[in-house]
Amino acid sequence: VSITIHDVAKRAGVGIGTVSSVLNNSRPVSDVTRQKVVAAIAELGFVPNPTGRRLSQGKTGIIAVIIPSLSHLPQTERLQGAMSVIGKSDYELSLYMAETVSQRNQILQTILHRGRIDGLLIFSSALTESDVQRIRQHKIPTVLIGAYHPELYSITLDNAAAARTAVRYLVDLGHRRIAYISEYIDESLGFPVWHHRYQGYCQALEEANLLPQPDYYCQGSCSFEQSRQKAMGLLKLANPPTAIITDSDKLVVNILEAAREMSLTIPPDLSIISFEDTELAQAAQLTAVQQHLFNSGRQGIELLVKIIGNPGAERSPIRIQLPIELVIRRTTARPMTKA
Amino acid sequence: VSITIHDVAKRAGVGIGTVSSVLNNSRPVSDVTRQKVVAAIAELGFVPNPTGRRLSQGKTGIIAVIIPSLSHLPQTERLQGAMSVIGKSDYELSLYMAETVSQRNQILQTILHRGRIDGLLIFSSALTESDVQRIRQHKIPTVLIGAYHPELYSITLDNAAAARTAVRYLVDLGHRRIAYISEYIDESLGFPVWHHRYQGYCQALEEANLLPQPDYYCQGSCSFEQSRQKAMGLLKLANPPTAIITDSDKLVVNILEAAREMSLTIPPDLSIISFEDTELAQAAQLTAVQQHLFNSGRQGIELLVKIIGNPGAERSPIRIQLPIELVIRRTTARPMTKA
DNA sequence: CTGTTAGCGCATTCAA
DNA sequence: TTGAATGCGCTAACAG
Repeated sequence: VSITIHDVAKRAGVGIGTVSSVLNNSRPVSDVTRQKVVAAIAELGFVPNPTGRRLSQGKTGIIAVIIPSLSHLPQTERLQGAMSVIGKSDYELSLYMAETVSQRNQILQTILHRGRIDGLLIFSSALTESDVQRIRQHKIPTVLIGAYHPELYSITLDNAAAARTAVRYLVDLGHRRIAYISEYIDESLGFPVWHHRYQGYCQALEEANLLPQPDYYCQGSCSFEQSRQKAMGLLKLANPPTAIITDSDKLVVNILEAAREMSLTIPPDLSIISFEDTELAQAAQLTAVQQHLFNSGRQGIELLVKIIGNPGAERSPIRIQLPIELVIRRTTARPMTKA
Repeated sequence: VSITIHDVAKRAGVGIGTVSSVLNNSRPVSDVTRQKVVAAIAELGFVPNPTGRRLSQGKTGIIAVIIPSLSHLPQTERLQGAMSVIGKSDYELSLYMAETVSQRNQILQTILHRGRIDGLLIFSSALTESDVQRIRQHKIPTVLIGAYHPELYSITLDNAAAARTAVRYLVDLGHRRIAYISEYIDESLGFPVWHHRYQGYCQALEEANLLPQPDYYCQGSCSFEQSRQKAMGLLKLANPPTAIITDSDKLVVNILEAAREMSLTIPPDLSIISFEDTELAQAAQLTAVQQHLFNSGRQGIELLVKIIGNPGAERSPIRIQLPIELVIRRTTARPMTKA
């Protein structure tokens, strides 16, 4: 039913090899013949069949993306970035979700074993050594986003720098008592981003000659109740913080809640900065750290496609560190002067 | 590099046709030869190359999913359901996002024209007639989820029934003043689910001999401020509702907020039911309408695969209506007796 | 029951 | 610069 290069060749009065050459610029073609071929393609509305192409080239044209969660906004934003490039390329994007380490292992094993993919993009997941070995054995071009391994290409975010920037901004505003509520730390799957942020937080405090106070750091799940209580605990300290930095925008919403219950106005009674600049952060006008998530997804695919087209590239993986910036909105201000 | 049926055939001492037969059960094979083939496959760790298979069958092995948004939890839940089946099948899932009608048009056009897909799954999107015509022209097996068109297969949710159930439950509890805050209605892309819900709401009220009061119905965006104000307006009426039904869990959270500001306890001062039973609803213990979203995605793929395998099926599309049920949690109770 | 052969649509090599 | 022939891995039709 569908029309093939043979039809085009016949129509243009040339051989199929020539049509293919025109299609791929794989060898010189005289202008006259090229015109004829182009015309024939247009007249027939010919579209090359990717399956044939793939078979002949021994490729699948499929890029697999492994994502830890679909209900986490930052991840889906990143995914949208990836999709935006894939749509224009010759690749299809095949999606896999791995919520746990064992799921990830299984997916990785299946995917690699079946050999149906040309490339692999992994989001925010700290791979085990055996995972990495498997990937390298199969020689599948791979890019990590939001995670790092010396033997693989990666696109990372400088979380420590982000934390430093946030703290410095608060210090410059005059804050001295700065707390950090981090998300519950499940290192099993994730890359230790929280650890890096905590380091940056401590470092910036020290630079400002402030001591990181154990009381001012806590971690908890982002459930409504849990995080609200953490915040309440912080705000009820004898010497409560005047500013709080926090991992996720959900956390912020719950902190806002806790503050309201205590009749604090935000700001100036309390300043808040989130590490997630999502839709929610924009809607609630939160000062937040912009991580260029969409962009990281886009660049991930671009890099991957480049690697796929450049065999042997696996041997010298590159790490791209993406910039991070603070978006100042309405949840930060100078602290209240002591009453 | 990779191993093929020829290798298996040689190893088992049979012809490739026999290997293929064993692989696909496409024709009878004696037990002895089957054993030999199976053994050879295992020893060699052979996995059939899907590209070869597809080329030979003239299929692509790809199912495209068009989703209106990736930041909307109900949609991603549905997507997860779809992915759960796809992983076990021979198909790959290719994802496309269409946030507007024009985007959807473009995607549809591109996708159909390229002819790289075997099937199409469309989430919560009211297609235009020209969209439907295009789909039927290309004869691409298609399933709609959360939307309906007489000429296409569809899996729908009975939103009117859901609304009736919710209202009846409230009426049985003793509520007489029941309001409905709906999401901002953008009919351009979506299926008129809100309309159906509104109808169900009115119908159930009438069955209970209650008049739908215009004051008790409003719609607004789910932005924090907007929806909070809508709720406040409702609660400040001379004769405020004792129960509110609402479209999304985000809306509920904002209503809770408004209620708290007015020092209302939920319940019993106010009862609330949401039409979205998401993670958030579970965390906040909301009484909600369970829509089996995951399940709808799963069934969508299953149905689509069935249609693909059954040529000519497009001519008599079937509509599957999924059940909906009320999950009773902690935001509903008998209304306060008049003070 | 089973081996052999002929394509599927394309890229590519080999001749011309 | 170009046409024709070969093969990618597989399924299906054909011939035993």
